[in-house]
Amino acid sequence: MEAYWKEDIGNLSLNEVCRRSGVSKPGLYREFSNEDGLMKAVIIRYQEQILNPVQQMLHSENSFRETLDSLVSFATSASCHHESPMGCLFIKMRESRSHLGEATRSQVDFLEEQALTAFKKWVERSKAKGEFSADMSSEFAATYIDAQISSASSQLARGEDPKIVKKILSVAFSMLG
Amino acid sequence: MEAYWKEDIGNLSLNEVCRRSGVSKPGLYREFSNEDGLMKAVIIRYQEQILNPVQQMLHSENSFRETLDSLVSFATSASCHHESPMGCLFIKMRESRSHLGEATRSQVDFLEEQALTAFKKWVERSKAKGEFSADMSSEFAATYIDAQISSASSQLARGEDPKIVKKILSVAFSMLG
DNA sequence: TTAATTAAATACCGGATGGTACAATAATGG
DNA sequence: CCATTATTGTACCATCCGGTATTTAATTAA
Repeated sequence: MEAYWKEDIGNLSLNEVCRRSGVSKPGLYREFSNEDGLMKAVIIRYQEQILNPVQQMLHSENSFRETLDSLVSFATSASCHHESPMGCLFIKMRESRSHLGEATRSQVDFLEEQALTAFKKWVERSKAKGEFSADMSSEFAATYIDAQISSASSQLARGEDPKIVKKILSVAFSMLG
Repeated sequence: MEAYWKEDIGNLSLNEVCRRSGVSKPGLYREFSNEDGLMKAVIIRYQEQILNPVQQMLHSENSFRETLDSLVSFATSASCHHESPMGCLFIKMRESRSHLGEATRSQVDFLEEQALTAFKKWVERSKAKGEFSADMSSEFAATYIDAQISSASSQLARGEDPKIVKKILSVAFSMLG
């Protein structure tokens, strides 16, 4: 997971994964069947460890602005948990669909749907509380938020200064609440 | 150029380029020396055909908002010129730095610098004319605009509906002028 | 018409890839 | 203590990669 996270996905071979993890190739195949199986297992693990906690943030009792700030901070500080990898593995996978296998791709698609509906419901609840003032459909707001977070992740992965990325997100979200 | 434009760059082999263009591999090597030379030639051609006209837009006499609208329309309608490829080849290359050779990479870096300073000067002139009201440095504004345009290009390349991408850009730029 | 020169394509190179057969090792049961 | 079973890693496969040597075809010169 860490390897796929910090390396360009299309440039990380199975051989290299084995080399780094100290696992033999047949061992890897016994466990995951093939490259697609490995990647699917990786994205599922990433979901459990990283994505689900974020989703839970969206269900907190805090105000829309507070939650949004948490989201922005999380997205731009990203992986203080593990040491170095920057950006979001899920978004990296989404950006390099063509390098993914069948199973991994459909898992990524599933996660994308899930994220969009989570954003949408969050916006809907915030609207009901009167904390979301922008004049746009909840559906579009979800798409907009997703687009901005994705963009931020790409920039981080490309090596941009997190401070600047955070400032960009702040501006992009300034008209929402 | 078209092949690199519409395909994932890291997934398009030299052999495939030869296959599609009907050119033999030694012929290609005689003309471009190696893959890096081909890609550099491609990005230079793209700059001449596509990027330079955009840069010129930034020097028009129109108002900031008008120019911004042109920019957004161009970025989201993209390549009505040629039939299908979506998104910006330059941005695709920037996003897959690790797949580029030395010469291509430095050419892409050069283009990025050039784009940022062009945006910055445009914002400065607009500020002088009183058409740019947002409270931010011209440098940051340039970074912000670049980030949004890049994001839009990625979304288009990923197959998003251009209408929605355009709407996202409109919202993201709504607080600038 | 034939010889010399230039162009282009076939066929090949070493290396890396995703994926596997098989031999060697470790763990078990009697 | 040995025979059987399960596990592991070495060595290998076909395929494709970027890049090139060599042969074939086309052009020119005489």
